[in-house]
Amino acid sequence: MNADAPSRIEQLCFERGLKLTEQRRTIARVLSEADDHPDVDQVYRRATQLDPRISIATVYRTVRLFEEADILEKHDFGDGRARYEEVQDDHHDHLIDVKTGNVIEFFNEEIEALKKKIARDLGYELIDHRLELFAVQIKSADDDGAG
Amino acid sequence: MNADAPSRIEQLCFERGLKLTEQRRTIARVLSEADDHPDVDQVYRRATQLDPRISIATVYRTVRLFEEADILEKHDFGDGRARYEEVQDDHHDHLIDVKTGNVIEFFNEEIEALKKKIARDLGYELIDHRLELFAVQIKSADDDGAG
DNA sequence: TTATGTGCAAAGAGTTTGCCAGCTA
DNA sequence: TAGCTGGCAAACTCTTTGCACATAA
Repeated sequence: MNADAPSRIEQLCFERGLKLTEQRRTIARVLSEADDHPDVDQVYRRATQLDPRISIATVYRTVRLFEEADILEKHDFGDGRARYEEVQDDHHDHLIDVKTGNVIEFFNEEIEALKKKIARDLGYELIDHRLELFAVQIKSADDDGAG
Repeated sequence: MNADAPSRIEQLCFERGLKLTEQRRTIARVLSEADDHPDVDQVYRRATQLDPRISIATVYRTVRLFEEADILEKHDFGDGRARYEEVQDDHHDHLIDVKTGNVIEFFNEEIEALKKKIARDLGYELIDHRLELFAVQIKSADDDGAG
């Protein structure tokens, strides 16, 4: 991870005209570097490791700001707290490994088309949707419960 | 609604060997009669109308008990509180009308098959899943925003 | 310089729980 | 009767917010 180059989220803040404070820069960096779906507390802990002068309130305020600026996507995987990930060009759904908590992203064209069709058949226009699969790994020769 | 005949949930409690107190009986009845997806507060209000001697804590404890006994299904439609419905034989997903909050149940064989296939292709066995469509009604000649 | 952002701690919403009285089986 | 259950209020978790001070642009 390059500590000097502006993260992608920092660039997006620029484009959206958001004031870039030290705290926001740090939080942006943390989120840009995350390849998981951290909750607020995880973001807070990662951010304070880089700069202890960040409060949990700021993390809450910043993720909300980023979410409203279409920089972050908020998820709810059913564990009672919000999880965040950087908005990506490609839409995807999630499969949650119920044993490890790992989250696998996937995309399936057929299912996307079906969602729209189902809504239309019910007389609705699809605005948003959520598909989460909760599953366990099928036992095989090489098992790794990696994070 | 028949005030004397035991509700379906009461019967299930019997089968599962759950002690049937007055409170549980009332809550069971409320839930059996609900054709929506009430949250705890709604269950509480409906129950206390039938019997004021029921506390919110008991409602929380009872819905959890029922959920663990596979009598109730817990849902999260993204509004921050848990919603409950009686477990039914047929699985279904939900379409949430984002304007009215109405919840429409639907079932689609294709999508069910696809969910399983996607999980299997990723090396997982599907345990549970959640599909929610958030949508708005398509404008047509006869509009009714009924609840 | 000045609107905006931040830290802190308190407040809020939803949910859980400890303790003792009360009720079911 | 014995042990589980329920009421009450306090506690807990996650999230938001008021206020005074700090800071980016």
